[in-house]
Amino acid sequence: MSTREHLATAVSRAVADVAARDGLDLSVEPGSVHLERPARREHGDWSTNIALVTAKQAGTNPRALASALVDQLNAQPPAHTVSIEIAGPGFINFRLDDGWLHDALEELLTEGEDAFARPDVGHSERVQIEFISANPTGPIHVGNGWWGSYGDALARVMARAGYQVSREYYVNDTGGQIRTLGESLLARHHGQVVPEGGYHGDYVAELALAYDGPDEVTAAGRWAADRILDLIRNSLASVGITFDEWYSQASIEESGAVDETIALLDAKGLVFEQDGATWFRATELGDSRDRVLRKSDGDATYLAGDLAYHRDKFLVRGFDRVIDVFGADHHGQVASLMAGIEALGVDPGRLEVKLGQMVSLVDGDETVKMGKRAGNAISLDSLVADIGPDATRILSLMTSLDQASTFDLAAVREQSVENPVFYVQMASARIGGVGRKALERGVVRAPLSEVDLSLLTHERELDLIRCLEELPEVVADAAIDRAPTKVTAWVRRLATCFHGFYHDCPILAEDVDPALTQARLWLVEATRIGLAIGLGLLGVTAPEAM
RNA sequence: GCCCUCGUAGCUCAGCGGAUAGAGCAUCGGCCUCCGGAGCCGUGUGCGCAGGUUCGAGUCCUGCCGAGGGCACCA
Repeated sequence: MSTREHLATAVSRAVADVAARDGLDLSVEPGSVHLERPARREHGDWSTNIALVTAKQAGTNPRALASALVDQLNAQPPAHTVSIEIAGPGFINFRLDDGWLHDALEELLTEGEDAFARPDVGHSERVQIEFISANPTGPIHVGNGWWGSYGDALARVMARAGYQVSREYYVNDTGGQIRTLGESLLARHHGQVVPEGGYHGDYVAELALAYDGPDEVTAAGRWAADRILDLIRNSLASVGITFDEWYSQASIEESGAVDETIALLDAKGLVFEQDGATWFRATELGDSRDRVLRKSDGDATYLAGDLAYHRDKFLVRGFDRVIDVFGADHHGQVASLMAGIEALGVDPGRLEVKLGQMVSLVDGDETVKMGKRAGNAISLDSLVADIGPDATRILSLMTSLDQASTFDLAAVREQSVENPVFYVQMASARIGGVGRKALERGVVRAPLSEVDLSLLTHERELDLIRCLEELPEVVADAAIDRAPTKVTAWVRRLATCFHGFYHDCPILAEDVDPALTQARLWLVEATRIGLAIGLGLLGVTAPEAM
């Protein structure tokens, strides 16, 4: 059991005892009570706000309540307690001896890369994360890769935090864009000019050369879309983004699910005909206007397909929760989608829509906008060729999804210090270097049970352990908040702590006590494990040499 | 006009309702007989504005100002 859990148990017991003894109502709202590491070290190693949260309802003041709780805690102090103090408005601060850190390190090493930092906050909830879902009408651009990194890392984080995660790409392989793609392909194939509004890219010309199918627009469009989808798949795989499911919109339409979905809405009196089109009375459910489901030409709209698709996610495939990652330019869809699933009997709280803000890349003086319709949007492939897959991933996971941001490629490329991937990977390389040097000098790591970790008393060592000890909570928070950037921040903190340790604490030098060398080698191993887990969640490699 | 998202340091960005708001870059200045100096240490500035909720607000609510995006029988 971790120190955190020990403390939490002790606090709960003290609260129960005081509540019973004094007849106080000390019940709390879930999530309102925190047991956390104070921001300032002089406030101790751990702190809780429980007295602040419960004093009012108990009809007492926070400091008096804290005092009663501290007395109760002191009667049976948790392991490693040096002192328990009341501070500020009524925080209860725990000061512990360094042994709690040595315990934490041993626990990490015992659990290892696979078992450490697997907080079960998901309780096996089945979650589908849909992301990217770019139309297969052209190569994937940087914006898709950017938000794709978010979706992929979120999937990794949530999977580690105990969710059953399925990653899905919704393939829009039907409708007007595919017809347009087919027209463009056939035009090129016959050496004609690509029609107005068609796709002009070189990839269309290349595909046209290879095309040997029928002279029919939809068939040609589907054929081209399949080929382009392969390109997209490869581009995404190059930055470590993979999917469990590539779900075809055409398959939904052909299955009759769209008609069924419209019929379901109709049965609830939410459908009407006007101007030859079929409409969804979305305003009944909070949307700003009613929406067309079936156009007067008989085709289903994107919304109709999307509602059928989400009905499939929730009611056919039975996901407990669905997370859709869209670009901010699609936020206009959200209200209709929410209204639609609610009309279909799905609690809208089960659908989370994450909107990625626009991200701009600047290359020196040149601005490269990543918007979909910008003609100068650079492809994901060219960015990866430029700065590499690891830098692409970590840069895209440095900023939160809902923060519009700008990155300077020239800075990333020319001044490597601007690029955090070097800083973090150097820690990894140094760890590899320690291993190689140890081998060279014939130093072998002794079994953990024979090593005295309590020799680690240098402030740099303790800071490093403190950082490592946080990882399970970082993973939990990142999963709960749907914020993989928290893992990025942690990995950078860990690298900072490791570089500091490495700088001040020689591991293999001649004048280091062999027992201390052993303890430090295990601390290095713990750091390797932490980095491997953290970088793994981000989809960034942890090289042993650079 | 209506809707959504966002305004944090000179720049690029972090920040779970908690105690004195953090990093990197940039500025200036230290540290290489030492396991990778792509490193380490020091140096000072800030929550758009105004109210509200709260023991406590950068964080939640309202209004205003500013930026981006959206308001199709396109996807």
